[in-house]
Parts: sequence; structure tokens; C-alpha cells
Amino acid sequence: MPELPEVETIARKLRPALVGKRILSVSLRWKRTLAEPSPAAFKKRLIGQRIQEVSRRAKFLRLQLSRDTLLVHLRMSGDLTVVRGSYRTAKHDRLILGLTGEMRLVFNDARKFGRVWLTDDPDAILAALGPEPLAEDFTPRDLYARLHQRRRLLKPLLLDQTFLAGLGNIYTDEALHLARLHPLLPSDAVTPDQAAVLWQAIREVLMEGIRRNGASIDWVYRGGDFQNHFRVYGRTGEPCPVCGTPIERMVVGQRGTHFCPKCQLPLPIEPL
DNA sequence: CACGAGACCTGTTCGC
DNA sequence: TGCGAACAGGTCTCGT
Repeated sequence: MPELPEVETIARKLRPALVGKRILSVSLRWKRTLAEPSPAAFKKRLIGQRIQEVSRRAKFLRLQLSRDTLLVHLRMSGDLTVVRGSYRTAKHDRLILGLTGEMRLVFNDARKFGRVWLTDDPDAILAALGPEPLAEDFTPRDLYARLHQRRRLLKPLLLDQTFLAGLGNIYTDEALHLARLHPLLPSDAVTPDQAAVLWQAIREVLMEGIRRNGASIDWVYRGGDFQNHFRVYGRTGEPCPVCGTPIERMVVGQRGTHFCPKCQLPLPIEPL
């Protein structure tokens, strides 16, 4: 799915197109896309509300409406776009909102994992999320403290949205490589210096992803080009950009994991 | 608490 | 060419 940079890119693109528009109609084409409330209540409450703000929290898109909040999670294959004028329903369209100004907000999701919530209490749904890695109050010391609160492998821990919000499989592999830390390193073995390096690496890869408008891979193209700048993700067998050693792939926590066996030492790098 | 397996889904690519 | 297996940006639940 879209990870933090892709969701941020979508939020930035949707914001100017959506803010101020009023919702006129609702077409729910796959019932399970709607997490809550019931389809009938969803339609009844949604129609007539005005979109006041579009933002992102973790990998959630958040549309602040007149009275409620519409939360959208794209999961693996979801995409949210605005179209103007006449529109022919496309394959995999799951939800279409008709808006003022001949506009439509279309949620397309091939794998049907994506979910939409209409709620007057979005914080209840977002409550368990960990800190935003790009927030100003998220510090290297915070990261170090959190790493030592648990005893888990680095890769699965970084993917855990209650630990840190927004990283997915791509950016986790990229950040670990940039930080030269092994995916299987126990979280409580990370030193303060390594935590600071990891903190910087996480923010760097996320910021680069945003700057490049996210990554576009497979059949979901959104205009981003970060996929052309991956250091390790999906580059099994290709040379490590740092040392030239072939990138290896293994499975960690049931996720394909790409790393450099030479740069990313499994144990803390001792200074001579 | 940590971890692995299975589920939820469809589509593309890989290997024989 | 064909066909099944493996794999895919995520998260949830259950069993150990």
C-alpha cells in the first residue's frame, strides 16, 4: 500500500480539489469497504456535509466534514482520486462520492482491503497509533526509549503502527539500509548513537519519498518516482549502492525484506 | 509479551 | 502456450 509518503502525496493533491465541496451523492459499490456505520446511516449522514479540511495521520486520510470525519485507509491497493465532469465507473471502484461542481471523489481498490469510516470521534480510531516520525516533537531520544521499551526484531517493530506511525515495507527496508542496521537486530540492542542514526534515516527516506511524490509500483501509478531511487527494496541480486555487494532478500515477519549483508551488520557496529 | 500462521482479496509475474 | 505457485505498498485475529 501506500505508505506515509504516498498518503501524504494524495492528501496534498486532494486538498485543493476537495476543500469547500459539498457531498451530494453516495455510491457504495462494495459493502465491506465501509467499516462504519451501516450503509444506510453512512449515506444519510454524509449527504449534505461540506469538506472542510483534508489531512493525514499515519497512513490514514482524514477528511474533516461539517459534522463528522471521514477516515480512509488505502491498505495495499487503494487509491483516492478526484475526477471532474462525466465519469464512467472503472473496474475496482468501491465508493464514489458525488460533489458540487461536477466533481467526484473515487475510491478504487483492487484487493478490497481498504476501509472507510464515518465517525464523530476519529481520535478513538486513531488512538493506538504511535508518533508521527516527521513531527517536530519526535526526537532521537524518543526513538531510543521506545526501542528499549520492547524486545523485538527491528524490522517488524518499525512496521508496527503502534510503535511508529507511517512506515511500511518499502520505507522500513530503505531506512534500515541507510542506517546500516540489520532487520533482525533486537530493538533493545540498539545503542543511543545507532538510534540517532536510525531516527535520521527514517526521516530522510520519508522526506525523500514525499519530495518525489511517493513511489509508483505495479499497476498503481500516482505520478511519483521514488521507485527509481530505491536503495534495496525490490533490488534482490543487484549491487548495494554503498559497497556493491549483491542485495539479499529474506522473509521477516512474513514480509519480504531486502538488505545488504555487508553494510547491515547483524550486531552493533563496534568502533574498532 | 512476542511471534508465526492464517485471513481478507485480486492481479501480475515466475518457474517448470 | 499453459498452469499453478509465489508474490504484492497492510492490518487483524488467533494460537502457542
